[in-house]
Amino acid sequence: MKYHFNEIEAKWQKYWSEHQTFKAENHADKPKFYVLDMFPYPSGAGLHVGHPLGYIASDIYSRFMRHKGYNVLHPMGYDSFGLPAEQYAIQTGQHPAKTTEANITTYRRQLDQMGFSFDWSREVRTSDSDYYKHTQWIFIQLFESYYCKDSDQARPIAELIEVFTQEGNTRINAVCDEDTPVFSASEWGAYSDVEKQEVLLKYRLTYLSDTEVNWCPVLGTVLANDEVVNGVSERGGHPVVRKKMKQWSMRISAYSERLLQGLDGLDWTDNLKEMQRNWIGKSVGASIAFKIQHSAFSIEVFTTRPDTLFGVTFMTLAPEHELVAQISTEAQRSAIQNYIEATAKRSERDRMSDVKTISGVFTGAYALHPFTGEQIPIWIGDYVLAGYGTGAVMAVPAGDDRDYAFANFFKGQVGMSDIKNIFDQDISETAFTDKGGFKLQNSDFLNGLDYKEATYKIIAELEKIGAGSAKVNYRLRDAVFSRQRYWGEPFPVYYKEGMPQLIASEHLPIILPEVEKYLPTDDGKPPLGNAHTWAWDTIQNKVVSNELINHQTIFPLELNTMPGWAGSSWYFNRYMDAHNKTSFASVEALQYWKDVDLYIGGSEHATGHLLYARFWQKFLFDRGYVPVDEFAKKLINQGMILGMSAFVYRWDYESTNNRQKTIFVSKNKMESIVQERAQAGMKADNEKKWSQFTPIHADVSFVNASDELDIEALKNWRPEYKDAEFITEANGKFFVNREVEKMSKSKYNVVNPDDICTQYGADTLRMYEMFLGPLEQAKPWNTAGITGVHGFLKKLWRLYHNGLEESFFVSNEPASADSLKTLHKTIKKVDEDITNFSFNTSVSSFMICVNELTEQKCNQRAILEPLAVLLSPYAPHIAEELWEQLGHSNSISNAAFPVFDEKYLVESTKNYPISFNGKMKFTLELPLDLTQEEVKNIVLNHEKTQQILEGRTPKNVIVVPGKIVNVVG
RNA sequence: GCCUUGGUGGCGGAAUUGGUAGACGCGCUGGACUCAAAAUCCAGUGCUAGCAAUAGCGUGUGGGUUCGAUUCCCACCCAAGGUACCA
Repeated sequence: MKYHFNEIEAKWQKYWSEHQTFKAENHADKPKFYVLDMFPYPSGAGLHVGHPLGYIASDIYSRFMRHKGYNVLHPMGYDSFGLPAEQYAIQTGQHPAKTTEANITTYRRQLDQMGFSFDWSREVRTSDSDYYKHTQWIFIQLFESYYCKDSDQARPIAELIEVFTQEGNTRINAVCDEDTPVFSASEWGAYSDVEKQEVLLKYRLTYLSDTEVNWCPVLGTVLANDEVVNGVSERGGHPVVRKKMKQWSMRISAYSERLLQGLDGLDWTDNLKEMQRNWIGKSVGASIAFKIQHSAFSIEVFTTRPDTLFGVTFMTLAPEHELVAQISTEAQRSAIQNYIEATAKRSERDRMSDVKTISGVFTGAYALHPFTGEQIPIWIGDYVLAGYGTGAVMAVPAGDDRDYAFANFFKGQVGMSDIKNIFDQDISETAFTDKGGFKLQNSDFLNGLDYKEATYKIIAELEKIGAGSAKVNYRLRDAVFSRQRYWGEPFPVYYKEGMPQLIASEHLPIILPEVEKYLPTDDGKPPLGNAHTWAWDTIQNKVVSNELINHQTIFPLELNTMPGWAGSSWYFNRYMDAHNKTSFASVEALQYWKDVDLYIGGSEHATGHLLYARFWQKFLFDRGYVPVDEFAKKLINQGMILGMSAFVYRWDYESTNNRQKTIFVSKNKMESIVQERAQAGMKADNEKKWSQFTPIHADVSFVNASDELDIEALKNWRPEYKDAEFITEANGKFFVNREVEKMSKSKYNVVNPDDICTQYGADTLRMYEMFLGPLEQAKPWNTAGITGVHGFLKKLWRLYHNGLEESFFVSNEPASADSLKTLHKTIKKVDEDITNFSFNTSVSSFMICVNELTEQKCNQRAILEPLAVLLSPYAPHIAEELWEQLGHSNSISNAAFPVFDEKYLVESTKNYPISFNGKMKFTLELPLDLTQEEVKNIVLNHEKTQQILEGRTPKNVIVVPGKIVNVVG
């Protein structure tokens, strides 16, 4: 009986679907376990072999936990709002919803054929109004909240209004805009309605403000910093300019400290947590004001080393700093101006990559030291960034490498005084940057103090004279939440007298309107500006035609939409109760599932999605809508599967009769071609010989495992290659060059899982992807080894069928000790491996297990039945089929995982490696119950030992019981 | 520059708290079966020398600790990912 994987897989996929085998209930006697994958954006290209890597891992874990007796929630859905569908709509006019729907159909088919145990009854799509209704609802809650620093949580904005009415805002300790005015109760009362709304916006957790953004005129949209590369858009390479726009922002900065602290309790990888820490960028220090001599201005700096205040020898301002123009002296003005212009011309990337070059100009002005009154020259330099801190630093060369380098570079010039050593340490070569291991000197009242003592003291003294105070600075900025796009969630917002008004929750969802075209309007409004029915009727509470706008009862709606991360910042909660009509999930469901126990996804979301989602979860927690304030206990990042691009080298030249010819040259022939050309008297520029060949991506499907190209396939690929010549190797073969790159349609290196499923089956694909290497490691896709895994499954099948002779062949006789040992060894290993996410090594263990059992001619139920369960997380289809053949009528998916029993592995002897000076020379089988002394004697009296020692007496013999013997001497 | 991770055969990769380096798979070589191919099975396969027994070398490089180091420590080189000249 042959292993017909295609039939078996189709059969069980149908069974699982019909029996709803993986449907999770929101209550159970069993403990809960929630396994989540980062949901995909359904792109037009479909899934490639890289996508399933994480899904296979999470599926193995889910199935494993079901066998272990957990009530497992393992859902899947689609992050279905996004730019590609919109750009396709712009090009073709096809509605993004239609494109998205079609893509989802493909994704679903592909996911199904890989045998994932998803609970599809809980599927979510962020672009469904049933879903984004709740995204809009969360937005409303954010708008209706402020961040109270006293209780360190988000609270209803109504509380704030209450206090404003009673006593103004003088005693309010809340996160707000920097320009928030201070007012009394009577002033508040005197504010107009619009003024009140303006003040409240400065406190709301989502607020409207003028934000400097990266505006891309061609795309008609704002881009995130990481979507801008080198001053042009990442997509399409269109120019990007800085522009101020009214935008919705999320006050994520209010949560900086909690986002940072929360990381400690999470079982996420250290490097990912470190990335988030760096992104949040907390620095503790002090803010210090320096008066400028002969001027009313003062410069505020932020420093992490206030203890070094007496070591300040100059100050540096960012060239963009607003005071530069006002304080520069006449003599320095032109030099300053030149420097500012030169800096403006340098791109960000330039300034960043070129950290070694030191540059700066003296302004001619001086600041005054807050304690000594000494003159401190003020410089400008491009190493100081306008966007961080205050855009000004106090430079202490003794304690900072950059300041040290700067001071040395300009040593002796006007405005650069000598370095002052304030440490009892040598600074003749480099600055002393450690925050410890020193005592201060030359530092007035700080002399003799260490870092901690001095920091405490200086802040106290600064506060006394009103020149500074302790300050914590975060790098994390508020997140812009508006997008000038069509295919996103509409805001539940209309505008009255220019102020945003929120639509009450009971009228949600506000459905995305139809538009004729998906581009920005001619007057630069976002695509929703094209909608005709996009006004809010406050009487009827519904969306009505724009023509009815009267600014009395009917108002224009917001034209921006929400960004991609809106829908993905809370979807894990929706899965808990995906069909709830009244709220995003019921209290009971949220209480039951609480949080994600295991989250698997790519590390590229480290500082985007994973930070925003944590922020929303904390907010929802503060307002009592979710029971926990971190949504994912454990997170694993799967590595990227890379493609093996195939390059052919094209060589265009004009032949003697001036005809353009296209020639493709096999990989190893290029060198000799160049030489031939040289001999034939053609111009052969050795410097440039490789550049004469243009590398071209060939579709990887034209190339076999030995890098040999199917020439006919390439010729038929493009009309212009039809008549191309091919210079092959001596054996007539044509080889391509291989390079590892990211898998992408444009590189023609995408490998589709469909073909592999057809050729080898889903079980083979699942096991092979795991076998490729450690889950978290990036690795190139290479099908070369897939036959090994496929062969293993065939061998497994034969184990249950006595070769291919009989239909089924399992005996009820007791199993041999050897077989039991093999089985239990495997149980132990697989259990440990899954727990440690070391899936690649358990595939090896399965191979060893089946090899051994085959050797033992094992056919006992006592072995083969538990083995099927053991294997079922990895290769669920074949496991189900074998399980059925073993006589079970229920799915294997809830069978108990075999329990490891130590007794089968107990050994009475050990094959000891006998090493001499650490080098293993031979092995010796010895009983384990011998004493160390007995082992020593046996080894020393062994003939081989005598041989190796050649009569010498060993200095020492190390016996590690059960491990090794080492003879020294 | 800084942070993180990594560097082991022809290739993907194994190796518990320091204890037989190279598991498992691919590839390769030879053999069996077959008219032949596919499939399957058997044997071998780190490198160098040798018919062989065997010897020497060997986990990026150079040191160190240890009876013993892929594993621990120091210095350095290289690669990948992240990033912020962050005061």
